[in-house]
Amino acid sequence: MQAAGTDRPATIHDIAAMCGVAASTVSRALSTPERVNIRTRARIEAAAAELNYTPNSQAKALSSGRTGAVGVLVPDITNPFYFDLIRGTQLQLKAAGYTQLLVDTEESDEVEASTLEQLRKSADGIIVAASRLSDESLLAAAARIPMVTINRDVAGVPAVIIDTPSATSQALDHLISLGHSRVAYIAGPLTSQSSERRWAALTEAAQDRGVEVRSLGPFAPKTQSGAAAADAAVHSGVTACIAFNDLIAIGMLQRLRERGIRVPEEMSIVGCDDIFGADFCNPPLTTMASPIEQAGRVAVSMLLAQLNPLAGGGIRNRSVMPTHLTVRSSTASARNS
Amino acid sequence: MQAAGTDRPATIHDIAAMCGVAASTVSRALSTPERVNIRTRARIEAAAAELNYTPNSQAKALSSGRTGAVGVLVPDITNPFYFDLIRGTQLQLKAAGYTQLLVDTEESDEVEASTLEQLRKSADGIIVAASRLSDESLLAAAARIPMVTINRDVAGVPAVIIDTPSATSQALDHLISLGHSRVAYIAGPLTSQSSERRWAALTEAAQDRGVEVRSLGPFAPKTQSGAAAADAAVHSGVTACIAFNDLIAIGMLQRLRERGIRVPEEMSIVGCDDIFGADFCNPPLTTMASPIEQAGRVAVSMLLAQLNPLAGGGIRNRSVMPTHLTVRSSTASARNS
DNA sequence: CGATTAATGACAACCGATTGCCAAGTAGTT
DNA sequence: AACTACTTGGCAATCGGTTGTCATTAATCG
Repeated sequence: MQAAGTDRPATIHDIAAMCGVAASTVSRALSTPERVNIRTRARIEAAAAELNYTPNSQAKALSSGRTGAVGVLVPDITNPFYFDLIRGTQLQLKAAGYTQLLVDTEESDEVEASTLEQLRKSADGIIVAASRLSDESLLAAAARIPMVTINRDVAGVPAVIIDTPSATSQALDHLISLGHSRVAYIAGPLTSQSSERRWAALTEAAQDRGVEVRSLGPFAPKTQSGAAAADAAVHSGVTACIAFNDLIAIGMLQRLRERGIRVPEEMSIVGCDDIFGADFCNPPLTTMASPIEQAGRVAVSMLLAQLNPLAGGGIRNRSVMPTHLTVRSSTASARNS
Repeated sequence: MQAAGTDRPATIHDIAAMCGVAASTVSRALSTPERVNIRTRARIEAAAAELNYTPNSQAKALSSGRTGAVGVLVPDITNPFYFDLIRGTQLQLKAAGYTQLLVDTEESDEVEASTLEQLRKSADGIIVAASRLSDESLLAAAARIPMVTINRDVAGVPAVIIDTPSATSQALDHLISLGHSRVAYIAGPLTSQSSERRWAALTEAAQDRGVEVRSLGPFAPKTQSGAAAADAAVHSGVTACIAFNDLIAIGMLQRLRERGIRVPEEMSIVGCDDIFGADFCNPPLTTMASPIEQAGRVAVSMLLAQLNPLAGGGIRNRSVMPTHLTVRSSTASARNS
């Protein structure tokens, strides 16, 4: 049964007319119930239910200054790494009554910057994954709107860091224990801080252990780049590779298979992120597994803590997510040569 | 160099004050340029540029009734099938100056219905992929807000249909040509119209060709369901399976490997959608490839045609995307038994 | 050169909510 | 009974735009 009347969504004015009170009373009854007589409130709530009232979020945003939306920026929606991240943010945001505005910044700093500017008015806060912006730009943006970054460490900007660097040295130890002594790091984009941090951790660990590592690349974080990466690795004479991420690693697997180079017998491959597909590619990929969905949730929690400072605990401005090595079948003993 | 002044975003009033004109003139200069003196317009545009003005989308939405946003509803964000779809809609929407509101309806008709109701005020139109709602609910919703469905055929609601049914009979022919005569269809969710339509196409084709097909399931469209599906298929004695989608098919591959049943020698598997991963799983999956990203773009075009009826061509209310079989290594001749 | 018409821009109402302010009403206190 | 203190709810301004109405000015034409 629908109430008779127009098809247009009900407003507080409709409710007010129905109950014979002022619109402001309706607004109060719904947002600050304790400031309105309990019987009046009951009448208003009944009328609201009957009219199937839902507040107009635009109007609410305009008058209150809060939009109830949070922007989530990722460099590439089709990268499976972000699947779980997005799901994590989506679930947590919905639970808190926020709407997620998802934007693909196409790995471009310009798109990212203009999106940031636009979102400044239409979102209450922003979560930026794997930002391609400079530290200065990011810091400036964070000063204008509450922000949490993921995998981007800039002083003064709250961040969730997935601790792949420490897993990187685990991966190196794993390879060393298998007898490898010449290892390549397949680098990601130059603008990626994650790639930089991993390489730094790797060179340091290599020095400690007395093995040789070299960096190849940079390569775009896509499976298609895997072919070039594989060729470069073979040419460089290493027996094992640690790839910037699973996409590249999977691409390498495909290329090596095409070239008849057996994995792991002739070349060991370690990926990063444990994305969808890492467990069923051929061979299944040894990789550094990250709690990605959880990272998304934590980022949302940190952002909401900024938005509603009253509610409970203090603001954490840095959260490090542990990462561990998951060994599958793409790594094995170095061949005797 | 930033203009001196407050940190608050500039409004048309700031521009008006700067140029010594009324706010409405500024509004007209920016939205109906031909109704304003060209010199005044130039001054206003210069001022807007200098103040780094961006219109407040909330205010715009409130007064004009248009939000500039389009809702995109998918049942499961982490299903790779939707990533290409989402990318297609995102690109096309951005090109047209719209914002995408992405919502994961969690395969739930209730979440879908309430999202639809909420979006009615905060979006100009909606794209619903693989709806779980009843025909009636969908039709009622479409009467309230411009809508395009994807893979859901309801009279009166514009739709983009990915023509997997016809590919299904191609797949059956492929299997028949390999000598298979006992084939199972691994069904998707009961509420999925796609699954229903594929099964209908399959039974019809089977009858024409005089082979036996049976339906197993329903199974949830996730890799985890593949184990149960694989066991059911083995138990039923078929030599080939056509799966509802690639996720299930990949899950089956994994399970069959665990059980030591060789694919394709002992069991042939055909997937559907050609998602990320179908080409590098083990063995690479024979599957029905769909132009998913294109489907997303087409859906957006159809929706925009509804929103702006003036611009050019008439409104198509149904668009069928062709699909074809991509043969890889998960299908082969039936073993002699 | 005067009149008709079109171009231009200012004013103000409006979209649907929030919120500060104040008046009316109620209860409790002495 | 008078007074204070608190509760309740209405009025009106406000957010930042859009848009209808109308007066003014400029251009075109006879």
